[in-house]
Formats: sequence, structure tokens, C-alpha cells
Amino acid sequence: MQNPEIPLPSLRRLLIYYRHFKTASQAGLDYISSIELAWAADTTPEQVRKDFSFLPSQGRSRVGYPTQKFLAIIEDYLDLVNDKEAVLVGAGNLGQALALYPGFKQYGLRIVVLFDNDPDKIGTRVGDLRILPVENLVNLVDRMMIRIGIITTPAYVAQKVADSMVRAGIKAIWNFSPARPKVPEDVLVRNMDLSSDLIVLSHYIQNYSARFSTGRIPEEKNYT
Amino acid sequence: MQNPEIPLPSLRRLLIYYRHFKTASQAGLDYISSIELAWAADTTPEQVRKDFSFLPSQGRSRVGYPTQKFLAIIEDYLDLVNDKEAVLVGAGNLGQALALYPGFKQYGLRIVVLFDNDPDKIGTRVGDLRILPVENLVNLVDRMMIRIGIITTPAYVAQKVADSMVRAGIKAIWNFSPARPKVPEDVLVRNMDLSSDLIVLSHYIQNYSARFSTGRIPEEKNYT
DNA sequence: TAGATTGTTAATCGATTAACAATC
DNA sequence: TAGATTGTTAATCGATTAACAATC
Repeated sequence: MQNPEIPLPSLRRLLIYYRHFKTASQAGLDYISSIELAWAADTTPEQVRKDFSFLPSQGRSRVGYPTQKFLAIIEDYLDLVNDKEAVLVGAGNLGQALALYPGFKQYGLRIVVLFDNDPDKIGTRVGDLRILPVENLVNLVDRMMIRIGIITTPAYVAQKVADSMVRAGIKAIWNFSPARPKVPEDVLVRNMDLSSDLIVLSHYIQNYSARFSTGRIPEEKNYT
Repeated sequence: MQNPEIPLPSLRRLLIYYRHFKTASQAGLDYISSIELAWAADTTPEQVRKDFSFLPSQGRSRVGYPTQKFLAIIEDYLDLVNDKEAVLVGAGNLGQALALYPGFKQYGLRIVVLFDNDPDKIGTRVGDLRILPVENLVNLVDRMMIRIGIITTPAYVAQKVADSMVRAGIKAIWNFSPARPKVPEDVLVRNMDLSSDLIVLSHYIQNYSARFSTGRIPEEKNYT
């Protein structure tokens, strides 16, 4: 276990820094400053330095953070190298889109099989992934010792699916349904509730005119 | 504008409570307690009561919160009733899945048109939505006075797309690409960075055994 | 050196949790 | 009434931001 517990927001930012190191590497840059990283990640240089304080490596004063080394360090810290297998339940539009999403394998997530309960779908393929009947889940996941499950079913079956996942030994669930499945405390559930995120946009739009159109003109800014 | 600024997490929880009121309503329940709502939303009763303190209505001691009234209150507060039109750019797998996602219109989001730059896609339909060339975006969005934009393109065009959206008068951007587009400060960008969320799961799995089994300590690494 | 940038400790801020009086 | 539940103020917690010494 990582020694001083890293905050989740820092964890997520590390990946954003990682991406910027990657492009910098392609551009042949040997060092990147916290200032530049902050710009790329929409945060402050202080935050970047704080985040890096959880890593077992340091930058160089007056120079910045060495690109190649930090690529390796973050890769290792976030365990981007080792493949982690996952199963996905619910091969609808969203499920299929995630199964085909190119970004995941890049960071070590490998979806190995899809499950559904629709007889018309079972036996077909999405990319090179097979769709199997959801009854096979417990057995297969258990046998393959898969630890990550993705739920893209309608809400009303999400709890049942989560139960099967837990029974099969899955320890981390990425839940894209609006349900909030209950699981034992040693199992992590990340709820990616699209609609509840949408609310944030909606609320902003609703209040937009009151916020910005009274009085002053917004200041001119330079974003480069 | 809402008077005491409501925290974003509260805003999101309000939608979760709303869903629970909805099912309770179908079950014919007239009142729901903060205890039950807390259970449904994976939070505490205190938090529920705190969240409701931002609403212009109260519960009843010893009884709970009236289902019908709170459905109406939350609907109003989150502006779930009025349709808010949106455009989506990037009609790939994820873009199409979002365009067809049934959950959105339920909460007032109506995607009205898709844009793409692939000549093979342009002119085709996704459900009953047309795919138009991205060159038409500024004009059409401006004319229709659309305020919400969704980006499901690859990272390398995200900034360009965001620029067009801003130029067209869009005020809230839901960005599903891994890029971090820069926009004027009066425009809201919500980054739904799937991969960076994945990292949280991955990190949990990586540290799982150390956390919950009395077993062995992960080996120390040496970088230099 | 002077100046820029890192690393770390302390202060602040915002959200959650706790405490408890008010209510029915 | 007694007991359950709400509403609100205060305390706590965690993350961000600020300050500043150390470094090259």
C-alpha cells in the first residue's frame, strides 16, 4: 500500500500529467516545469508539486521534472503497464462503445468478455469480444480470476449483476447505471452516473444569465 | 441565481434523491425519511437534511419528506422540466451511444443534432438524429441558440471543437475526450475523463491485497 | 551571484459529520 | 407525553492554496 495515502483527485491528476509528459516526450523535451504541467491539467503549479510529493522521485530546481523518468515513475505508480482484465455486463450501446473504446488498453484495462441476457446478442461479437449469457458470469470470472467488473445495464438489474460480480470475486466495479448497488465494504464501486453529471451543466445553464449578464463585460483573457 | 451557493456534490445527490422519490411515488409512499434517502444515495441522514436545506421547502418531523411535493421541488430546482437542447460532436461509438442514451431526455437534455468530419458518416442518421458536417456547427448552433455542447471526438481535435462551440455561443461543454480544452471563464467545461476514472479502480486493485489480506508487503522499487 | 523553480510546512477553504434543540 | 425525525449551528476533516526556505 502506498505510504502516505494519496487523495483521489491527485491520483486522477497524475494521469493527466502523464499524458502531458507523453506528448512532451514525443516533442523531445527533457524536462517539464510544474507551471507547464499545471496549465495542461487545469490546476496550479503548487498543486502539481504537492501531487508529485507522493511519488518516490523528485524534480530539479530551476529545471523541472525529467520527462523520461517521470513517465516511468507514474507508469509504475498507477500500474499502467500490467494488464488488468475486466468483464463488462450489458452489451447495449454504451456497453459496446466502452468495449471498443481505444483509451482503456493504453492504461492497462483489458476487457476480455461481454455478458448480456438478450438471446439475440448472445453468441455475437463486438470487435473481437464475445457476448456470453450472463448466467456464465460467476463461473468464468471466478475461473479467470478477474477482479474488475463494468456495469452498463439498466438500473433495475444492476444490483443483481453486482451481486454476481461480488460472488465471483470481483473487487472493483465501474458502474455506469444510475443504480447504487450495495456491496461488501472490501469491494470498491465507482459510480459513473452520467445523468447526475449532466445536472451540473444544466444547473449552470439555468443560472447562467443571472451570473454573467448583469453589468460588466467579462475580462478579455489569453489562453495560450 | 440560487441564493446560498449549493455545493456541486449536493447538486448531484439531489438527482439521486429525486430518483428515489420517483420509485417511492410509484410504490404509493407519501413520505420518505432522510434515513431511507441516505441509504439509497450511499450517504448519511445528516447529509440528506443538509442537502435539502438548500431547497425552498421543509420536511415533517417524525414523518419525513413528502414524496409528491419534493418531486416537484427538486424537478424545479434542477430544472428537469424544461428541455435544454444540446449538440454532440464526434459521432463515433461513444458519441452514438450517448446520442441514444435514454436517460438524458428524462432530465431535460435533448440532443438535437450530431456533427462529424467523416464524409462516410455525414448525411446518415443515428436514431432519428442527423449527422452533419462539423463546418456547419457554428452557424447552426448560433441560429438555434443552443447552449450545451458535448465533445466525443479524439483528443487532438477537442480544442478546435471547443473553440467553435464557444464562438457559436455555447456556455456549457461536456467533454468526454481526454483533452482539457481551454475556454473563456464564463463557459463551463465538465471533463468526463473516463481513463482517469479508471485509474481509481486500477489503483484500488493494485493495492487490494496489501490492504485487506494480512499477506506480504509490495516490494520496494528503486528509481534512478 | 541572481533568479527561477522545487519541496514542504502552515493557513485557508469547502464539504462532511456531529451535536442538539425544535417539532409533531 | 415519549420518542422519532427534522433543521441548524458548530466541530471536524480533507484537499487546496499560500508562504517560504532550499536548491541549482
